[in-house]
Amino acid sequence: MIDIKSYEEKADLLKALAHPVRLCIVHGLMENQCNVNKMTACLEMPQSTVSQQLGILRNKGIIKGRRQGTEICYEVVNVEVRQIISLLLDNGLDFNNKQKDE
Amino acid sequence: MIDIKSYEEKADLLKALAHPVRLCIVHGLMENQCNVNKMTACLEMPQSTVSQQLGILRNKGIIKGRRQGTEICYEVVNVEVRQIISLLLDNGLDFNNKQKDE
DNA sequence: AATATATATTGTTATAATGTAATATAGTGA
DNA sequence: TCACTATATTACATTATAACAATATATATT
Repeated sequence: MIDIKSYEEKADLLKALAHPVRLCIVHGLMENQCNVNKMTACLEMPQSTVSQQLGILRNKGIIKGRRQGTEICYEVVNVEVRQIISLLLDNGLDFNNKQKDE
Repeated sequence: MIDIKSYEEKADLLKALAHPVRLCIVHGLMENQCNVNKMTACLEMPQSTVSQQLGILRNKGIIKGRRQGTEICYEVVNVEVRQIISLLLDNGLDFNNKQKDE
């Protein structure tokens, strides 16, 4: 028989990525962006919407935020996700596929 | 400004994969399975449900079916998808990442 | 043509995801 | 403490997805 559990787990991860705004956020975070305000401005949508999408990514363990004074700085912490994103959006190259360690 | 179009396109592809049964079907098709009946038996769910999921994968250009008599033989035809699947489910190795050419 | 098998489509109902306004919380500085 | 900025959470209406039974279609066999 089939191990449906692991498929559920992976499908769940993909589901979190399977949204244009979330994909854009993750891609952006893999390059340079950092705080939510910039994303909001860049995406031209209400702050609550962006924050909600960040929440989804956070809950799935895809990104992690670190408070810096009043702002929160996000980064992508899931390796599989980094790989998928660079496979999908960076033309197959994967220069970003390592964790930041600061 | 951001090119939201390409994010929508990729998100759409991921959405099609972001479902345990569809993920399982695609993974299975990358290895050896072929016709819908076997999948149905293997997945232990109604034929119409499996067929519906196949329809979704077909519409997104992820799989393609070839009639062989009364059966239809499916294969994975999208390269990005093959890469994502093997990244996600085959422990990072990617021996299957080539098109069949028969 | 009649029947059987494999697959697809439709109709319906239940559940989940989306977007947004309104509101809440946490840190900063006067 | 009060106001200010950045971010999160809630509530809710709208739309999309899921699952499945019933039905339709396509090919094969007799």
